[in-house]
Amino acid sequence: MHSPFRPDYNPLIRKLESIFTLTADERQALENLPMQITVIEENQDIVREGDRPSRCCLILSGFTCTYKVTAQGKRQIVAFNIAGDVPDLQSLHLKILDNSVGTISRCSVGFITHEALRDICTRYPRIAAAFWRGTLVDGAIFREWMTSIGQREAYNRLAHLLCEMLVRLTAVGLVQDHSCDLPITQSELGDALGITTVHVNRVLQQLRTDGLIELKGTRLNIPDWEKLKQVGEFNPMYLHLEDLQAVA
Amino acid sequence: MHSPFRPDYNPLIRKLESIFTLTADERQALENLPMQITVIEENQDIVREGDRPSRCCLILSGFTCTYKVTAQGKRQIVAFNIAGDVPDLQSLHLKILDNSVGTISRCSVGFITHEALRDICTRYPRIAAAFWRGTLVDGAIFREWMTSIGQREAYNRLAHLLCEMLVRLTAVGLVQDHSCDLPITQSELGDALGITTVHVNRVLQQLRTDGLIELKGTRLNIPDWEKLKQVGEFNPMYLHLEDLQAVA
DNA sequence: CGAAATCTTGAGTATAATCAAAAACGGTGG
DNA sequence: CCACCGTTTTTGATTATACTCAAGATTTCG
Repeated sequence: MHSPFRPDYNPLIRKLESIFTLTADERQALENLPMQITVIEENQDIVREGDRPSRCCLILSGFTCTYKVTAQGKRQIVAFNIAGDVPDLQSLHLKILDNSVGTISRCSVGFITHEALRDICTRYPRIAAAFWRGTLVDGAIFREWMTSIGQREAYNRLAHLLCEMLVRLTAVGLVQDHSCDLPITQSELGDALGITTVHVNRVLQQLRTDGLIELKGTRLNIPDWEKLKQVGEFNPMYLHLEDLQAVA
Repeated sequence: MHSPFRPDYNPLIRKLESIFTLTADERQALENLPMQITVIEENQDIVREGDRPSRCCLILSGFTCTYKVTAQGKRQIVAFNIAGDVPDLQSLHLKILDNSVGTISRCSVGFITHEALRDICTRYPRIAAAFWRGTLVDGAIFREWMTSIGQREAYNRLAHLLCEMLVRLTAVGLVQDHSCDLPITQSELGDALGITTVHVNRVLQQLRTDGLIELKGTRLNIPDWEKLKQVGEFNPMYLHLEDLQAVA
């Protein structure tokens, strides 16, 4: 579908194209967006709470998480970030970061200066609107997670999270035959769901014995997507994907 | 401080003025922003999940909440909205609403068409940026709530929420002498905190006997602000208020 | 192969849920 | 002003989901 001559196709452009058709000018501006590309090993912080960044990070490959740590030292993962995400885009308008972003797996990350982002937003209002839209979708995902953590039991909560990851990974082309790479440890799942590692383990086993998932190492397979969606009470509407039927 | 000749001072203008100094033009445009003002009784939905609104609502007075309902019929309140908030501003960029907004108390609400909002955003980029910023702060509050629900125990969680409400109400001038009107029922607090009404009641009593709060009817008083902040592990940084020392 | 990280299992405990009902409150109307 | 109604708050007893602590098994990777 995308040009086979661009193996390192910029996932940001892909994401914007899923929202609206880019003009040649817009596309050119995005391709010329200066970006410092870096590989970061797993379990490294990219930015930390309290930072005053002068650039944003675009995830090109790998998994990162957005998290906060309470005064008591407990970690809440508030988002998993995948290719095409800009987890700290908010720093463009909010000086001080109120959360950290760290890698879960080895990642390729592109750093884009605020200056370059402001420039492209000024010159291309539709791109600015798409960025704004992206942060609003992030907010929608936060609301859904909050609902899951506050109101669903661990079993359904975990099913819901797996549904979401599968749909989002599908949208960026990282799912084949209901299977994907999911390099997230049970400890990280626990920090995202607000339950302990031990409990994640028990609930995962229940999902496995119920035939809803197969998870070995970092490989996730979904043998019964309909059932998983049902258990997770999953309605992908909140992801605000334009091309929903293609992924869910 | 504000002109005594404008008793119904628009809280949106007040909010934007707390972020940056409005030019005469910007101020004029905001004052001329066409707005249909309506009074809505308590416990009424303003917008519902699934709606495709063509306008946004600005809370002029009273309390509303943003909420979602799970397939099992459980409600998660993901935000309390007060004067100056535009709880459905996201509908400007996301066609379908993924949450409902309902009144908690009787409210005065101003409806502003998307058209009018788009127009003012196009003509005044700083106002557009301020709106974007506002939705980003909402996201920051979602993250903090998620952290609270996922990682803090009910006692600290409730203290944290009360701290946040007090600071936000202070920022819009609704707190005097550590006291404010808080017309939120224990049932609503429970739906926001992810605990049952019964448990809210027991935890509230603990906070009372510990001398951290006084809450009778809709009147909240904070006799020991420092202690409440400590128990709630409250750091107002995530609210991204420009004038923090004035309120916290 | 060996060390570190991750996953798994078990037993006992605690925070919070559930169920049920009584008390208090707020507003209304006679 | 008081009786009455629905709502909200409070209390008690029991139960359950999930936590803690601890240790063993498995996997990963150098």
